[in-house]
Amino acid sequence: MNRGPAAAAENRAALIAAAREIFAEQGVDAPLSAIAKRAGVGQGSLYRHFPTRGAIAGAAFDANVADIERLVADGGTLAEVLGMVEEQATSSPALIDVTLHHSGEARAAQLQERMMALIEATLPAGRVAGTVPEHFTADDVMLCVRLVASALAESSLDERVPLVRRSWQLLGVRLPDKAEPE
Amino acid sequence: MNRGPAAAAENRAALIAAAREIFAEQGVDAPLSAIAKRAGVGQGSLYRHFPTRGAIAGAAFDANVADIERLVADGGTLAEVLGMVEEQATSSPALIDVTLHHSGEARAAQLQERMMALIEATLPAGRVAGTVPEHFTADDVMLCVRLVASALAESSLDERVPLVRRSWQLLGVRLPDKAEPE
Amino acid sequence: MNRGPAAAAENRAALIAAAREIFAEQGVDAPLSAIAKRAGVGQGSLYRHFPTRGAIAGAAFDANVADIERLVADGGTLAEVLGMVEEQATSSPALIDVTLHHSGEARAAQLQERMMALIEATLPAGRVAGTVPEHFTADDVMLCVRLVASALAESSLDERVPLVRRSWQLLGVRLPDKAEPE
Amino acid sequence: MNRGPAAAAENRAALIAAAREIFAEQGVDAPLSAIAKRAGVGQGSLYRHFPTRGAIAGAAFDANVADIERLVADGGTLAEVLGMVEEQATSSPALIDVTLHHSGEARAAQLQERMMALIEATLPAGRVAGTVPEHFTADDVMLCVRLVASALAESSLDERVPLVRRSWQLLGVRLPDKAEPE
DNA sequence: AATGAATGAGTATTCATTCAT
DNA sequence: CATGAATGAATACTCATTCAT
Repeated sequence: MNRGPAAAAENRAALIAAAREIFAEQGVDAPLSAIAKRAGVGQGSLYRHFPTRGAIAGAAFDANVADIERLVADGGTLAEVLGMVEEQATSSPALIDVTLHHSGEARAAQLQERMMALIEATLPAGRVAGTVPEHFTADDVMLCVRLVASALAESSLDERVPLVRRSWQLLGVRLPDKAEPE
Repeated sequence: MNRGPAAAAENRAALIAAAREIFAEQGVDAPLSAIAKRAGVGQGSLYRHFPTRGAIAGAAFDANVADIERLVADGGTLAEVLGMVEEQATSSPALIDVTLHHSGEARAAQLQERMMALIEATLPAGRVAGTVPEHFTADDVMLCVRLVASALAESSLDERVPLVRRSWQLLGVRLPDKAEPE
Repeated sequence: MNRGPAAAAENRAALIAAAREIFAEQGVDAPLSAIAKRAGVGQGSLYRHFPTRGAIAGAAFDANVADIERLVADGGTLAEVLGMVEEQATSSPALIDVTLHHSGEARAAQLQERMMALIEATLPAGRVAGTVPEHFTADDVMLCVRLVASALAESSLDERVPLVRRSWQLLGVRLPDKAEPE
Repeated sequence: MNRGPAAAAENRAALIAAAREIFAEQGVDAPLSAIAKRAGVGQGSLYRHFPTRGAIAGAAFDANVADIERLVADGGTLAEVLGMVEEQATSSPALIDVTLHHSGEARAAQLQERMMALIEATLPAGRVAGTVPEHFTADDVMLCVRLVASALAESSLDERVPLVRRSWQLLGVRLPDKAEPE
């Protein structure tokens, strides 16, 4: 990374990617310096781009949401959306924690809204497909997501699969098995 | 009561009480020194009684479970058990985190077993009363508890009441309203 | 250990034995509490008997010297005396450190005098036997002891044997091989 | 010179200088904070430069060896080398301890090798000059150094001069008197 | 006289944040 | 703008010493 505005954008991206990795690997309390080092960037640059822990966490989470947005833009179904959330929550449970605990209300609210939009976009077809019961509102689906994601965040590695499977059942959500549908 | 074995027991109790407060107020990462100070004992005594953060957290959580055990021993219903869990999770969400993340597997497993016993004891009557659906197993109830408790732990203060209310609904759990029965 | 003056003597002995073990195992900076625990005695008792670290260290070293005194009383030769010193220094190098650094001048001087007496007692025969050169004074022998003991104290485990062997050579001291003479 | 890479080198040097002083004054167990304070840098900087006690001790000892290397490079004799060792050991006996006990094997071995090289470089002329007996190997000289240095490290201030003088004699080493040769 | 819990000062260590270059 | 060293407050943890029982 050298100088100039082009480099600035590159650094930003590198930092976000690094943050996703580091938070996944080391958890909520990972030292910010680890992120800078992983990104191959000075401490100062991390601070310039993201003045608080919440800011970098939010940006990392942002990338998660963006992934789902891309999925939906490509025609993904509600089931696939929920599946991806599940995957994200499983592989990096800390991210939820960091984002919720450190990014300001505003930021959290904004991320939540984007998720809501995605749910709303896929919900009608999802109802028809039987992914969720007919009477579920978007808020309900969002709540399901939160319940499952939070539980995943606090579960040990080996109990995650059964936990998530049964949780969906109790909540009336029907996802196809993990085995990629042919 | 400053020295001697009599004081030891008192100090232990004071430390546990302090830990419950401090973890509730300051969260998972509260400085252990704060617990010692709140309990009115020296740092060394905290370490003598509870050599690790997990140990004191486990003991504090223990007290939570003990409260529920007392409730059940006094004839509490499943609905009341769930209500108390909800209350504990709301007032001290951090405790779940600390216990899960710091007390060893063994400890966590043992606490979980005690909860299971309480659920099993109250489940039959709970089914009859309509607190939970007929087909719910004790494992299912336990899972409901975990889902709600985890979500509470990661929610902001003002969204907790609606969150928990709707969660129970989605999970098919029916609790009486919080308003104390006249 | 119960009470009364008989117990007091027992405790004292147990503490000294424990100190020899602990200093040997854990080195100079071993926590005094470890000695009390090993001796099966309360912290307070350790303090009653030995008010300072130097006091307990001195007493432990005392036991070392006493062992040699017993050896000489039983007709031990200078070579045997030096061999026992070597053995003590090898198995518990820390003791020298602790004693020298913590016991007061007076104590150290007194221990040194007792060693001198032992050397003087065995020196004449030692000269004849060729253990040390004819012209060695007791002071010289004492110095040899100090040189070798100090070096042992600061050597790593596996270099001790060659170190001590060659040291004696350079110093003109001739000890029989370790293999017990039949 | 407060920040930047230029200051880094200065700070490093200041830390090493401070460490030499502090270890000399306060011994092996001197608080690392004292070194930082003496060097006029923050605690963090000490840790950045030297992550362990052994690292800073090794660096300090390193400086000792470097002094001798400079001496040899300037044509110093074996006698002068031994004299400088004696001086270093006398003025800062702790350094030997710290280095041996805390710097890893590798480090210690490397320092020892450098000393060996210096001895080997000056030994032939030293033999001719009568500083050491003809038959002494470099290993022998090294051993003499260790014996004397260790003993100095564990001697009280006022016995050092006679101790070291007589030690050299017993070991067959002949150094000129301390009085600077005109 | 013995016990062992309580104390709290002392030290190591980490890391968010700043800032000279 | 980027860098990465410097900072120092915050925290964990240990252990010598005291003292009520």
